[in-house]
Amino acid sequence: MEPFEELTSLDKLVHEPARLAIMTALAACERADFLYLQRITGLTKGNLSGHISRLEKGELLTVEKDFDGKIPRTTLALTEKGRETIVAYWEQMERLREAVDRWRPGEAPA
Amino acid sequence: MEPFEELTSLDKLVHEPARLAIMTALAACERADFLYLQRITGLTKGNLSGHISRLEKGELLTVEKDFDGKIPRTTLALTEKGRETIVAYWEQMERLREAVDRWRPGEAPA
DNA sequence: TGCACTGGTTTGCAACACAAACCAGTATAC
DNA sequence: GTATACTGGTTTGTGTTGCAAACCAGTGCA
Repeated sequence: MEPFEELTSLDKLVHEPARLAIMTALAACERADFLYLQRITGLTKGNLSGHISRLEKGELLTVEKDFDGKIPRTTLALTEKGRETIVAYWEQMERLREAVDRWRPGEAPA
Repeated sequence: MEPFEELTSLDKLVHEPARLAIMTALAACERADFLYLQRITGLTKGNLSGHISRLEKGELLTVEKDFDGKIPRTTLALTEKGRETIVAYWEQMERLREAVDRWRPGEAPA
């Protein structure tokens, strides 16, 4: 498959910028709470909440709600599948970048 | 700015997989006709046409319609701005990948 | 005079990203 | 004790988007 065709078929669940930021941050943090994640990604609460729901539905992360004394706290962490997915994503991007650099037209381009 | 915040603010016009493929292919080809581009990206005609329109509106590529004998042909090429944009995009991704690898939490993450 | 092919564009629709509005609970002020 | 404001999120509304199917104009050929 041409590298360009692989680009068009990137996993959109992970590729979307906000979710890419969330997944990547969680890969670096192991676990993080909702508000910390909001700070480092710069997303609004509503936006972050929505993306978390989508990632949870895709089984890429888990949501754990508990209390720190009396204040509620939501802690996020990648699932095993989530970790594999985000690692694979970055490896794929790196691989594609190199493949594209090496690529030469196979048939008359114009 | 945290690298994650930079991820959330990626330029969506370029980041979208189909357009990323188109731009990246054109960066490698200099110029290409519509159908060649369709083959190497695997996009449907309608889809490709739509994305080309958006990129043209964003002044990232030019559309040139001429005839090869009697058959019409549409030739695409990046503008100077387009070339700078796609090169910058891949550099930014590479830079972010490295930044994320080096990143350590600044405040209590959870 | 049909029929199929080339080279695309337009249309219609479901999915999505986003922020504003909302909500429940807690601490603080008066 | 009762407003007020903050914390920690979720739900709702809406404009935008990605996508493929349908469409269209011109050409070859039988």
